[in-house]
Amino acid sequence: MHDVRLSPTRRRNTFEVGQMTAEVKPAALQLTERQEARRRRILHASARLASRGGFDAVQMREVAENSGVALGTLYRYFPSKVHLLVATMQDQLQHMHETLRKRPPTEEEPAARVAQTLMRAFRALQREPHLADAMVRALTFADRSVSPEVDTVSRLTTAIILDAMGLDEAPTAEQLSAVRVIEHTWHSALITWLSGRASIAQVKIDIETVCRLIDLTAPTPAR
Amino acid sequence: MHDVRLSPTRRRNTFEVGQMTAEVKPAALQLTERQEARRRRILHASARLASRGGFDAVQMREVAENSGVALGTLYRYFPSKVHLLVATMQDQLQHMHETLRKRPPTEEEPAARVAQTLMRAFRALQREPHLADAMVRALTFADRSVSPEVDTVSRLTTAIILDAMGLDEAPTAEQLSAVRVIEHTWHSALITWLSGRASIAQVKIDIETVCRLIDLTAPTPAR
DNA sequence: CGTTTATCTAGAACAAGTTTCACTAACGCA
DNA sequence: TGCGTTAGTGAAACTTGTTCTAGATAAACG
Repeated sequence: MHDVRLSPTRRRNTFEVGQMTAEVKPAALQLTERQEARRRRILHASARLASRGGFDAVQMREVAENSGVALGTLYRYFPSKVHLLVATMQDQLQHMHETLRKRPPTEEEPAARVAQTLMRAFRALQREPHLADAMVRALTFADRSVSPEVDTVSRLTTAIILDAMGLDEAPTAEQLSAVRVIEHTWHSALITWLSGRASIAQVKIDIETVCRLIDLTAPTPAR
Repeated sequence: MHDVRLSPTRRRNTFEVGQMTAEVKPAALQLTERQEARRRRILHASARLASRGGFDAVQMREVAENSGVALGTLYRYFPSKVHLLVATMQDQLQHMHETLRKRPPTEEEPAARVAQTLMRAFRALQREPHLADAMVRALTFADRSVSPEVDTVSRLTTAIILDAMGLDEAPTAEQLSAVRVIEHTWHSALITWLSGRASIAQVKIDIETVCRLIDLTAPTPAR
């Protein structure tokens, strides 16, 4: 009788990443092996369809079919298309973060390091523009019901940027604000690029421009 | 036989604002009076429904009904829900621009002036959070087919910010880039606020932070 | 005016996200 | 191992954006 879905409430995904201090795996509320595999198949199918034709190409029936799962099951794992795509983004970001860790930016100044890192990420997205489209559109279209998941993505992004800054000490409040603004610019610039309203060069300029905020908020002005 | 819609191609709205150097009215490709009235009724219904329940509450059938127009006609005027909402936003922005013009910011420094103006706009949006939700979500969800319309909104926003800066001369390329970044931050910060992931205070801080870029790019450093 | 053509209307039809239901399979546990 | 519970399946139903069609109106034009 209890139809306690995997997720507590309708439209509220369970696969919380929880705290998130840095790497942390999905950790999904103890799933059996088969369930973990299902979840993985679903995310894989989602990413594959997305890289074909972007947001519209990710059709729930097809995701279900391609991952060998019933439609109802898909919805039990991801209570909406947006949830699914945001989770897909979490997944991709995790990869990206690990990759970036292995080859940290070469620049000296924090601002330049962040800009370099974001441009690297941007080039990665350029290789899969459709996938980028699906993920970013889902992210910005997400409503309150997806807040926890979107927040996780945001924390991951913040972690990537803070990593790139290569700080010795904990960031100041001012720096955190600058990082938030950089994230805003990053998302919004991506959107203008994806919808063909800004060129790659323009995105580059905007990223470099916003990164100057980091110099502005350096904790040790007499560096 | 010719089914030349009001809009040239499917999903490409005709009601171009054209050049847009500042105020310019919709100018809509010569519409008869009745048509202009219809268009206005539609936009009105759209805004009304939006301010009730946001993006989801704007249902095309209801918009059609509430504005006394057939569904097919609605689609002839606005080839998609997103087109409709973006047009609604154009409309609202126009009002906003005029209002702001009448009471220009009181601050001295350009950065402070822009921040003040944006906070004013933000307070206006807070009075109609659902409407804000509908418009902003539509704006960021818009795909390439809506580019021209979204671009118009962007130009309007840019005009508002440049106005607020109160420059004596034409803006430099650097300043324009800063303005773009401010716009990015503005949109993205709004989204985080609308989806409950950031407080009003946080949005304020982010806006103030990003506005510091204006000082940074002042054309006359020895002011 | 009368005719030709472009708009509008009403309503059915279609597409894809989401929900529901009746049933079966897998799991957890005593 | 057997049983009660939770998860998964398949298929239909429902919702809302979008498209299509046939006929009624209004505009344009001679």
